[in-house]
Amino acid sequence: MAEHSGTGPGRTIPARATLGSVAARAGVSKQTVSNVINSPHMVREDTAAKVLAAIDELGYRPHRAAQQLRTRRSRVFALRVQNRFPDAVFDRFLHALTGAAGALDYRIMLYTADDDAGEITAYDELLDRWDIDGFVLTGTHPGDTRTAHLSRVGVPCVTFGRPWDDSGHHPWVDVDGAAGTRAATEHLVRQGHRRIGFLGWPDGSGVGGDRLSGWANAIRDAGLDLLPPSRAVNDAEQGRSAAAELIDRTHPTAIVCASDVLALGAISEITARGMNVGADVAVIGFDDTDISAVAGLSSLAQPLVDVAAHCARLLATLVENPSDSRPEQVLLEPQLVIRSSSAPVRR
Amino acid sequence: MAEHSGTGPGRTIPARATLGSVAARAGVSKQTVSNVINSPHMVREDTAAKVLAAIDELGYRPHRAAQQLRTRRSRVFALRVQNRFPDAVFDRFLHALTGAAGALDYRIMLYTADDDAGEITAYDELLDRWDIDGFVLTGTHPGDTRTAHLSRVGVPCVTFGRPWDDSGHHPWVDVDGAAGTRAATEHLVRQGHRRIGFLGWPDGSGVGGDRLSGWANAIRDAGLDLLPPSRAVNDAEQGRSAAAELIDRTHPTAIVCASDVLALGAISEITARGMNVGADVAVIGFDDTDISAVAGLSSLAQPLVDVAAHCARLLATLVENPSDSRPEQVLLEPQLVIRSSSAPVRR
DNA sequence: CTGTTAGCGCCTTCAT
DNA sequence: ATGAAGGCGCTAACAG
Repeated sequence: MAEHSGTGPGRTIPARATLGSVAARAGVSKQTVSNVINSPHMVREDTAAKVLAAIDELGYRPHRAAQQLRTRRSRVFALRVQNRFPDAVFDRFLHALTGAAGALDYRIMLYTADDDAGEITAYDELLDRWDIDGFVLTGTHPGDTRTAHLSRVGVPCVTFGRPWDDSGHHPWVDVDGAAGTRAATEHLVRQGHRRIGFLGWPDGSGVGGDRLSGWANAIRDAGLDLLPPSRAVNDAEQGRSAAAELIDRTHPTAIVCASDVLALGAISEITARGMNVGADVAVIGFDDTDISAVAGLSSLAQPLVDVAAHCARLLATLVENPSDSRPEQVLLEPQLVIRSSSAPVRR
Repeated sequence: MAEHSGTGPGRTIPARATLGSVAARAGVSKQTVSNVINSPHMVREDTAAKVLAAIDELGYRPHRAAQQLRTRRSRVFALRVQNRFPDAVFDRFLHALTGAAGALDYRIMLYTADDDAGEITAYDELLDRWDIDGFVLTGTHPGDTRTAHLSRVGVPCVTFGRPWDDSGHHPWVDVDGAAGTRAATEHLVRQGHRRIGFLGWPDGSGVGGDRLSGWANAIRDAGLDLLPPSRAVNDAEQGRSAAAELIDRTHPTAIVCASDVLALGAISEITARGMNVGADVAVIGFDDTDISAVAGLSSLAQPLVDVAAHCARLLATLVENPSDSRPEQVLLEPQLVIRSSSAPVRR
């Protein structure tokens, strides 16, 4: 633990470099060093060079806590972790977000909450004690009060997910589920399918309605029969029952599903009936999770790296330009990944 | 943004409470307030009561950056996010860890790195600028240099995963993979199986060898034939080929797998041969991921909540008692979750 | 363009 | 048991 900066034997472990030590080394004042870092335009070139050299030699890095104490900015974004993120894409998003934020020199701090109310309580502590600069919110849903609360206290936030009721004006990034199911449906039409069903979630989830609508509109545009969809909660067993019901009722040759889990339920049912997935009944899932790779399931991949990059960028912009124009909103298209479950219709 | 603490109309929004404002309110000095919080034993009861009342009325919370600037402690643990955590249990671990750390008043901050070298570079910045109190490391592997580095700089760390070569003495928490595959094997033996194969990963992963050994020892203890195992990288297609090879070569009635993904590959192969999973060939996976729930796959659930709680506890202990006795090491048993893929042997 | 002064909120040291 | 002074490292405001 002992540090020494002298010229004793062995390697010299530099004591912590501070603004002051850099200033002394460069023969200028602390303020000038600070200016070189924070307002480089207002310092003469030769002075800057001297200072930068000193910074380099000493391996100086500004101390966050000191900066934060002075500026009330932490360069930290907070993100809630849930035990089960909708669509099981959380870990990939998290990785991308940490990277994207890091590229802008922000860090991600995590918190947990049991529900929206608990989350709002958490904000207070996070803001009061940690000076969190902004929040990345996921899992937006109808009746969501979180963004309204944050906007009331004047704290920047961005949501991964559209606001499903027009609660205020904050920037958001989302994946266009409708475009995804439309692409899936059009792909199936091109494969020769004419009876294309939809296996979705119960009403009221926003995301579910979005994904359903893309299928429905594509069916209408193609002039096909709009087979009444079947619905189940996001569980393979429930999905299997719902698929059974859908098949009995509408005899589809292809099924577009709201999620990979539901799709796997459909696959189980199709297989159990002695039919061939792909050849007899095509299936397309959503989210391109491990499940789809493993099951040969065609699916829609969310562009999570881009989502994360936009989230970080929008939030950083908001933090750094508090009175920026109107909030930007980004809608990205998922990409159809074709596997064996969506073969051409059997002739 | 404007705050006022007067008694004007409307709700009073308290300006930020500080040690000073609490002291004024309670009619004591700042130092006494600090003592009430940090050294309650050395302050008279009535004084403490007064101060606590003031803290409560003002909603005072110590400001982390100020504490940190003074104490060089951040109350933050850092954790690396990888895009693919081994065994796809990362998000559940993360949630549990955030909660467990929060209960001890620590927060989790994330960082990324491309490899071990990049991670070690990241340490420097994290320590220098953020005063990170400790690191939770995952994905330990043979030849891991990270813990040695941290121990050299004297920074507390705990690993989720054993050190696979005896690199130093740090606390760790791990799940006993051998106990898991042993439990799976013994369960199959009780079901009447006599030819129980193993589908594992290629050599050299530590975790893979651990899981294999539990199966092998259980087989020996039961006096059964030790069918030479088959191996594949953690991919369903590879797993399927390896399962085919295993079945052709050893004709097992049950297969213990190193992961759910491999198990799903085995299931595909069994199904494709027109055999029944469970009745003809039983299969047991590892990790109890979404895949197993969806596929009716018996599997071994890792006690991630306990793992996380121990990680947080060990790290906090290390931070708060720098010269504690020898590092504690915790090995937890996974729990066998029985589903339809491990039915009794067909008579 | 550069230097000086002051203070963010807290805790450590010393005095009372 | 309580209070006063000082400083952690940095930057805002002003002076030169």
